[in-house]
Amino acid sequence: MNEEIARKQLIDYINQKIELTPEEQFTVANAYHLHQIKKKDFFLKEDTHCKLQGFVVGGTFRVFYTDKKSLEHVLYFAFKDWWMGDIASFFDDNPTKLNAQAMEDSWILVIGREETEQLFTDVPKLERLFRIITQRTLSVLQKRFFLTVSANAEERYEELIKRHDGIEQLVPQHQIASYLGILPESLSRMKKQLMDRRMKKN
Amino acid sequence: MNEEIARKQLIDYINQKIELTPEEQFTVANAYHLHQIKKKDFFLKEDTHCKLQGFVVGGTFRVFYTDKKSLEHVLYFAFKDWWMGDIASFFDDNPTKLNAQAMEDSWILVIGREETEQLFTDVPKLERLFRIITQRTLSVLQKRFFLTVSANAEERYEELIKRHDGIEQLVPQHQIASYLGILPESLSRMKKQLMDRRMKKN
DNA sequence: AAAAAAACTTAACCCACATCAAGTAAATTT
DNA sequence: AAATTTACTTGATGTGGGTTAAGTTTTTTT
Repeated sequence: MNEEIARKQLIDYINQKIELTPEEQFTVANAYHLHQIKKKDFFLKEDTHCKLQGFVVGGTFRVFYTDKKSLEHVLYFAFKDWWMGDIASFFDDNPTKLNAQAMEDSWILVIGREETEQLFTDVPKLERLFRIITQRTLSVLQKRFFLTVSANAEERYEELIKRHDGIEQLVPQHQIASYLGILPESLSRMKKQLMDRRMKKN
Repeated sequence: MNEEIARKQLIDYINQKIELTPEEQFTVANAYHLHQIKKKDFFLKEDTHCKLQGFVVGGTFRVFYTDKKSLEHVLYFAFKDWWMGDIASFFDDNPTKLNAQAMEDSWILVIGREETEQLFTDVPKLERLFRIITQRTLSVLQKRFFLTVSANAEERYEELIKRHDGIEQLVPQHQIASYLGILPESLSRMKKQLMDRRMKKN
């Protein structure tokens, strides 16, 4: 992976959403810099001021929050072509409460807060793109919130599998439990029950 | 309440966030139309295609979702100077799953989907404003999600009271329960326990 | 390849909140 | 102001998933 290829990937992604002139493409591409994040290293670390936003070029991240009892809660997994970052901390001025840890050696295109503001000034069309991306994200989180409040763990598990088939091959089970908002023990028990029920039916 | 005063209120709100020329202010103001929503009537109704976004000029709304078991879950309460609407349904093309019901006679400035797109074209600065508003909303929802996943009902209740003191005078208790993600019976019992504990201490 | 660490499983017990049921109180409607 | 509806309370009982405490299996490190 090199920076040039990574930037091309970003521009390809953006071209799917809005039209940019070649000059604008150039400006955007050069605002981002490629970072490699080794397995288990962090892109975001809670209580720091790292005001970065990232576009995942390759690899996998888990984005999570640590509560008062030191339990981790996965907000989402980020794969290729996903955006990552803590908006709250990025645009306001408080340290982040989010962690983003690489689950394998990964590459991301990174941009800082100041450069983002400059980029929005240079290429105003991006305001629109990021408005739409944020609205999508908000809409997805709203759905997730309602599912968490109105469905039990089993229903949430089946929804996850349905929506993201193959995730069990990509992500260890205890982190799926964390995403679902239950303990690993509970997910293990639940899967056994599901198996047992399927056995009896056949 | 009349349309002129309502529009002035909207422009005052927008002027706090970004700078608009008098012409732009005029364009924005005239894109919105004043609606009165009588107590118990709906601004958004689930399974309809009403692609409206609203700015609450006066009154109170509860924005909620109905689950498979016909239980209602309050997403938020909207007061004066709040935005309301279902982004997912507004920008994509599916019927909304949200309801927004007036809790007293209320007034909102309303704009449709097409007019919004036109407005963004006429006044591109608004892209930025709405990007920022959406980011704020996302950040608030993220916090709420983590609280729901990591704190018990009592902690969530105390957080709500702390963050929105006086809400118990504005909103009936069973709807606060719905916001907290518990049943009215549970909230009633919880408040009794809190009282009892306070009595013992003194 | 051995040792250590991390991931997963299973089981017994527990608790926060749901469910069900029956009331009282307050607000709306007539 | 009486009737009706809606909101709130209280109690008995149930349960999904948490807690604790063992295991076993897999992966990573040395």
